Amino acid sequence: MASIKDVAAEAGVSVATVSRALNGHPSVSATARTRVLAAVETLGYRPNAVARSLRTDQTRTLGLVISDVMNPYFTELARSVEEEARALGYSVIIGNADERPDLQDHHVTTLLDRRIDGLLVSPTDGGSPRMLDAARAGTPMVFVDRWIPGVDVPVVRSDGRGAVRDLVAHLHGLGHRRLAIIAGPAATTTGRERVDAFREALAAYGLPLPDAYIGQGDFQAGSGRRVTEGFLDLPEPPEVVFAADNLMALGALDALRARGLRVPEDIALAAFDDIPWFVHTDPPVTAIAQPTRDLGRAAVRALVERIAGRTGESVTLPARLVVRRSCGEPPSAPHPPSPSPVRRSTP
Amino acid sequence: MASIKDVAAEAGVSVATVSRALNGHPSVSATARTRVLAAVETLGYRPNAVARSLRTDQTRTLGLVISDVMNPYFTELARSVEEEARALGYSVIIGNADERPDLQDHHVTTLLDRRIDGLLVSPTDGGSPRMLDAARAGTPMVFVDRWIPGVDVPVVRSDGRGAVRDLVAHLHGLGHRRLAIIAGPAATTTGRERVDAFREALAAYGLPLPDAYIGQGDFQAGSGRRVTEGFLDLPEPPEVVFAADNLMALGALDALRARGLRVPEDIALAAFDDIPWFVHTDPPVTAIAQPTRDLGRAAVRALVERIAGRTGESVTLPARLVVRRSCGEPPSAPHPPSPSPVRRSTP
DNA sequence: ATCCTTCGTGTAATCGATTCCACGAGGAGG
DNA sequence: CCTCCTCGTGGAATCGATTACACGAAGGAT
Repeated sequence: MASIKDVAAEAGVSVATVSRALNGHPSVSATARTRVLAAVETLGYRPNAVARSLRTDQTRTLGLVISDVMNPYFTELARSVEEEARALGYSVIIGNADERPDLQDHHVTTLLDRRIDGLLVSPTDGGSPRMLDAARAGTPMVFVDRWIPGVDVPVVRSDGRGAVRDLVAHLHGLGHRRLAIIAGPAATTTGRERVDAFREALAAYGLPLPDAYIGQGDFQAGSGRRVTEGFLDLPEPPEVVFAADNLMALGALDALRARGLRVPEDIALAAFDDIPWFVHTDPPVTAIAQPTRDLGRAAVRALVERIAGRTGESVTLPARLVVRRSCGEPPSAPHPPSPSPVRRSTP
Repeated sequence: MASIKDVAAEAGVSVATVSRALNGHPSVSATARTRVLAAVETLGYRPNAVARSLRTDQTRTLGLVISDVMNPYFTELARSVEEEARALGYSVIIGNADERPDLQDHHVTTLLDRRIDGLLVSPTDGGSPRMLDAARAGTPMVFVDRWIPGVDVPVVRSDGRGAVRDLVAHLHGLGHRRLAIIAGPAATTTGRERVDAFREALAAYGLPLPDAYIGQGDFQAGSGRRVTEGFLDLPEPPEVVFAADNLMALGALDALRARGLRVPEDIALAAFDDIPWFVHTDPPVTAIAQPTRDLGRAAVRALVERIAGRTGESVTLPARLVVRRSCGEPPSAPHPPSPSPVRRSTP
């Protein structure tokens, strides 16, 4: 593969001139520039990004460590991150942690070794030493979706509180009183927050959230199935199951079907994270939709700000409720979110 | 960030010794080795992969240019590719072409500039000059899923012919005679092959595949919707719609629902590419499942063979039919694929 | 005692770019 | 006519690793 030296020889100039011509440096004569361009053309020369990175100490690459690519929510997030990054002249390397801290750590290490310019993380756990060190050492970094409390890194995420309140209002209006949740891992912020938001929203109606109605899941379909079976085996099973992500909702649907239960007649189902498939499941699933594209975009922008040495602010975007049929009576019209209940602060 | 020089200074040895100690070179004394290791520890040193790549001329990175990440089939493929690559000590950089030739070309160029060791491509079109040049120039390369005829590159893919025959047998047994297909882009091999396989299978039953029953899609949900609407507007609409991928099947389902049609009572639906969600759609969708994980694995292995300078053989794995309810009468049992019709060569 | 290996180590070249510094030519100003 | 800038250019250092080559010490064989 042709190097800059070959181009210099072909054009009859020095490598310095070639470099300058190719990088739009002002002080290159028109003749030199055209000869360089011609040489580049005939040799099919492409600059070696590795060598350039070594010299300039920047790779124009962003790392994205994601909890689980197979989750459509994260797939879409990854896609929007790549899109925005490309628009800004960056490439992105995606690392899939599969909800495993060891894999997450592996990817963080690999990305850091490659000297990426910045790191976007949706942490699976409290954060490995390697990640925490990198954050402290000043590696430009932004958390997306999930974050680690107590670490000085901007967070780009969506706030589901309002939407969860709307959901509970919807559920309550439909007459449901015994509501259960399949929670995400307690090590993740989203795992905890969604349970808290649910509990608060229930409290506004004087409804309890007994421990038996909090199932411990891990954001994977299998756990949704297991937890749902546990709920059904209770002396008094819930009337509604709210899954804290779409994969666990899929698992719940599996379990319900296996028991021959009808949704929503026998039991209602709702999910956090909306995906195109929820329109076509039997029945269509009521879900809380995050502004995924906007999250990805905002995260990249914040990270690039950080890389440029500026602040890079945290961003919180609201999620919204999408009512379908899995909780009861079909929505009368393409209606706005049901009127919120009386809002009062946590008791 | 600490460099090898800092480590050498800290350990009181030369950089050569540090490098040797870290790379397991035999002729390093035990004392030198322990001092180096200690220095690495106290400095938190990590070798700079960029510098190493420049010197050794290998990045231990694979490029994967995929047609569309949002398609669950490709997401799974990407995942298995990354898994196998990691097991073999490689990282992978994924480029999402979104079925757009220009984006595909962008990613191929970027990856080549980064001097990846090998390239895995599922081409969106006939191949840009850049890609064809790279192939000719000897860049280790392997096609996955789709390929470009006439280019000397191994292909790892799955053969759907048998499964399509099984599908048509199933459909014929159910009494369906007017079968239509939503095809993929003619520029892709999978786009063409699936139509051919379908036509051949129909021919075995003496059934025609009129042009009106071949809708031109682009592997995206929107086109599935449009083509299906076209089918329904025909004077004699088909009894079965077979979508050549899962996204177009989703679009077809949209269109069917919008018209208030029941599946399979009013019209039957089948899809190429199986995904977990098909179990839970209304009704569950009969689909042709590819051995996606195995494809990803085989592709990486073939590519690594090529990188090592060995041949790297093409691999073709069979797909299989998964019968659900979208074509009529629920399967009686978890039964094996229905007995094949008389096999005869194309008329 | 001398010579030849073997072993451990260091010096320096190298990969392909970018960029500081120096230098010569040519034009403007005195 | 001389001096001083400006402009375009080239030489060479540099980024952080790997590795060919040289070299001195130690040990074995004769």
